[in-house]
Amino acid sequence: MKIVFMGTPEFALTALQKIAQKHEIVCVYTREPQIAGRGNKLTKSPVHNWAEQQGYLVRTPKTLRTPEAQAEYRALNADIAVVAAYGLILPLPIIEAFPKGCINIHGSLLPRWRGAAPIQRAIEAGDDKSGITIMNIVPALDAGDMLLKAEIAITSETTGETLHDGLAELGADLITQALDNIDDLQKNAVKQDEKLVTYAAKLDKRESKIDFSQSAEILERKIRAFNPYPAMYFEYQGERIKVLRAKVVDQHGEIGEILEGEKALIIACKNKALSITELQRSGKKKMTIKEVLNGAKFAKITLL
RNA sequence: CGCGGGGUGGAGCAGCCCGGUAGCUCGUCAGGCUCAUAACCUGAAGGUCGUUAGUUCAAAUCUAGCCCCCGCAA
Repeated sequence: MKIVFMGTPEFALTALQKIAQKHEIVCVYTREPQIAGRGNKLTKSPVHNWAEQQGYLVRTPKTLRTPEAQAEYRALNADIAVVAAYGLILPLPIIEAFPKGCINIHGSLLPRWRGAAPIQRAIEAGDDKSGITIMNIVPALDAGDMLLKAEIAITSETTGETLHDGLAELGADLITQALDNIDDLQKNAVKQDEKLVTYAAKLDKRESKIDFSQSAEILERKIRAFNPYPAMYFEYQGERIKVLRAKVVDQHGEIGEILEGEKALIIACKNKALSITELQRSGKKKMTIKEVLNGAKFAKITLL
């Protein structure tokens, strides 16, 4: 099939690479290069870099609302469009441009976790499973009919990173399956049960500061969900320390109090306490707590 | 030229400001103690101190350039 692919981050790239093995990619749409990173350099998206290297036609329009952009899009005469974490709103003329429609790879088991950050929110909420849903794009946010679904388990070891990577692989598999059977799947498309809808709010850096007045269990999940990005952190003597992994331990103290700072790093929360097992100090790489404590100890102060 | 931290035996750090014997916590190896151990004791191996040039009698330490890693902001 002739496919237009629309996506931007790593998650989308995994799918694109898999699709490209079996189908003709007539054009890749991705977000325009952004000022980003150290040195504020103009940076192309992962999808952009790879697509360009493969010699695909790449387009980075600022918007798809203009008649020109839509005409240019329609002129590609593709069979179908595949969208994965693209980052632009698709107006109706775009959605309806090609005969087999416009389908999306979404990182949750819809209707649960519509929206921007389904992967992290599932872990944060304590869900025991996540997954991929292939669905039709409609003008409303992640509300289209569902074509195909697959689950993946969330365990006590699952982090935002591992789930993201797992879902990227799963999504790539599922989208190729969907493309193979697109006509049948469209006939049997399933509506989402509106009663079960939840929304995955965008990640906000302000929520990544650890609030020790929350319960240790909730914080432990947030730590896992936000690892590696945006990463939960606390301030210790003016330094920002990211917490990448922790476990709940049955110890108690004043909220934010460092109960142990030499043989382990244990900080009291609302109910129990968190034993930090992996962290990253500013300017340093990720380290296990053992590595950190080989070179430094924590004073038994109380964190805010 | 966005702001900032860092590169020292396998790991994490100190030493650098006030140049002159390479230190600490761990790991590894050997031996000892112990019913036993991630515990304890003894000993050992292992480092051209990121790189290049300069200053100096002498540079991990001072000066200049380069390479690499990371945090913040976007």
